[in-house]
Amino acid sequence: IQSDKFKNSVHKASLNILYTAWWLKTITCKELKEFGLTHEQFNVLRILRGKYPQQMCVKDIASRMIEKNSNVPRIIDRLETKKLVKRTQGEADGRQTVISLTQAGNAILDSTNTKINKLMDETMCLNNQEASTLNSLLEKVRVSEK
Amino acid sequence: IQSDKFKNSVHKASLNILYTAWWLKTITCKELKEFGLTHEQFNVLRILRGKYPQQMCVKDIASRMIEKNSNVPRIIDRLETKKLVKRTQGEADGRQTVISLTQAGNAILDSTNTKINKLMDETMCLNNQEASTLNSLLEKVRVSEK
DNA sequence: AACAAATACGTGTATATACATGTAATAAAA
DNA sequence: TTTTATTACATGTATATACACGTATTTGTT
Repeated sequence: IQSDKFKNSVHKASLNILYTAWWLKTITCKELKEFGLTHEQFNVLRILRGKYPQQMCVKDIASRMIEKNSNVPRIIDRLETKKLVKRTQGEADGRQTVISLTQAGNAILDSTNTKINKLMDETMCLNNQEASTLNSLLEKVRVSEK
Repeated sequence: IQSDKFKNSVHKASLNILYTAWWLKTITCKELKEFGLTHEQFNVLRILRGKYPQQMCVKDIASRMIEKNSNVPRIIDRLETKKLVKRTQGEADGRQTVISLTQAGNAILDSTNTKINKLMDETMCLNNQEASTLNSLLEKVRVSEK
């Protein structure tokens, strides 16, 4: 990213956001690897945890994914194979598939979550003030969203 | 991203960066689609343009990609199929594959580049001051890089 | 009640990422 | 000079993204 001659700092910012996101994803994936999880699998587990012990259907999970085009059923396939989540046919609505964390899923989340949170705290050298500024600037970038 | 209760604004910032990057990528891809280009294909073309008419080898291109794990040979495969770039065996170093933009590649870059730059200017409502602040905050996020 | 539309998932395809490995060419060392 | 290590690229695999489409269930309308 140490390239130069950007037409202006706004164009540079867009590349900077993309590159920083890639970098954050990469260091996170490195930590997750020892648990055999991908970034998106971790993301789904974390979303499930947010509602635990309440269950969620696929649609609910999908709406909370960072990358909105994620193919949630397929990610759940891998998690189910590893027995970290369980699929159940919805009772109220037969079209829904209800996903619930297994004991193993909960256990792996305990270890990974603290590890990732610690990584973020140690890596991102921002105080709360700076982080807030960053957040509002990013929201300004997406001001035309939807 | 209108979720709440982040442990602190630093954790929120990391999700915010990931989400904003996804969003920028998505709106860009939408524009590129009418040209039959993916984000990464466009990225390679733009990197080639930066040196044009000088040629670049695969390694040089790879080192400038935003996502450093991009499989550049494979992306060049697609671009070559569309006759937007040409592969030549390196002369000085026989291991190198030298990539050069074709006329068609240059032409498609003319249209796409202006279109994407315009999109960025219209979409990202930041003045230069704000963009600079954003850039330095993002660089601070990556302060531990390498 | 019967039909039409919408919804929730699942599946399929092309491309990309992340990473391991293979191959040919070059450079370095014995 | 022969061997060894390194470099530059290509290829292979598992997973993910982006998107189209199929199927079953539910809801809304007539």
